[in-house]
Amino acid sequence: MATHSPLGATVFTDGACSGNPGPGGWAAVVARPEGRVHELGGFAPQTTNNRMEIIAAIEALTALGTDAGPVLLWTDSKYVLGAAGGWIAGWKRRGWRKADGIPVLNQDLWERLDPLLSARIVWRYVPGHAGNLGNTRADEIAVAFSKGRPVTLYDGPRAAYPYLEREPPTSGA
Amino acid sequence: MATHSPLGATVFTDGACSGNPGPGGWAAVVARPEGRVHELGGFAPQTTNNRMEIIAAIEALTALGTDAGPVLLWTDSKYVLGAAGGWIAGWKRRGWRKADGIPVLNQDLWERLDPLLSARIVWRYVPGHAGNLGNTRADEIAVAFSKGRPVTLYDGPRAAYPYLEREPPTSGA
RNA sequence: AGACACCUAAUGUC
DNA sequence: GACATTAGGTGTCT
Repeated sequence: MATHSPLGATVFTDGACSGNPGPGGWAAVVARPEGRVHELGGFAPQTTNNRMEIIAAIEALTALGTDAGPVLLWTDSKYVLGAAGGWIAGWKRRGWRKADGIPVLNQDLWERLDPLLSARIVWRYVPGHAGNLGNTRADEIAVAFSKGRPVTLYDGPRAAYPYLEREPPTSGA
Repeated sequence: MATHSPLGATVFTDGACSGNPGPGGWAAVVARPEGRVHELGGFAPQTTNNRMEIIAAIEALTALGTDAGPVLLWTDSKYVLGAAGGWIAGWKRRGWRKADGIPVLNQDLWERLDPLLSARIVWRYVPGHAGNLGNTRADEIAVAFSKGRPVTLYDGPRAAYPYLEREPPTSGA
């Protein structure tokens, strides 16, 4: 299965956090079906790795817009994947409590992600640090933001973008 | 209150189970009043965490012998603690049924533990994974057995044994 | 409803 | 080698 769907958008997201908790960064590589790619990123002075992973997904989907076509979103966070894949629905049913009755963490972010969810988004796992180009590039941007290092965010034609040619090594659940 | 009684034996027991149910291990650190310490451990290919916790206590008390002096037995299992502390007596009275009438589980093990019980044994709770040395060492041995990893079981003088000097951080019910 | 224990998985770091 | 961020579950009793 290809890294991107020719009829929809392809997205790679990642989060980073020096120290965890500590200063964090998030990143998204967004390839639109019209043939343009742009990279997004951001910083938070005090956060957690998981919050950065969630924000990366929120920002990517927000940038694409709710009325966009199909989206193939790759992340290495089983936390985000599980939430999007059904946990959020269960948490809402239980009043934002986990299975053990303790309140879910990061509810504020899940309530921002929830209205962005839809069947047109296909959520896919990509293993971190396994050589996948899109994930590696997103990691690079997120880490740069988390450390206050400069990064140049690409915004241009897909034909000239070097991080979307290969497939992820695996695509487990 | 000290981790050991100078006039009796001190024991730390623990159980582990990869997967739960799955392959399990049990362990006991037995410090005899004569000044020797020996470590015990064992494996079961398919079991539960609670069965391993019970077996650890059975094996420790069996090794000490029924005619030994006072025993201070530390465990992190409220299940074992409750059973030894009176549940077994109630179950026997009710024909090995719980309060709701459903048969008690692990009856085979409780019937092995029952004849080892006596007033000379003081059962004490030690919280798991809270830094207590004896509990941590028992955990290490039990996990090693459960995963088939090699462990060297100590058998020697107490003066040279490094896992019995400090007190448990708490000793609630 | 409560309690203790045993895990499973991914990521982020040091 | 260690720890933190987060979720899912089973084993068992009161």
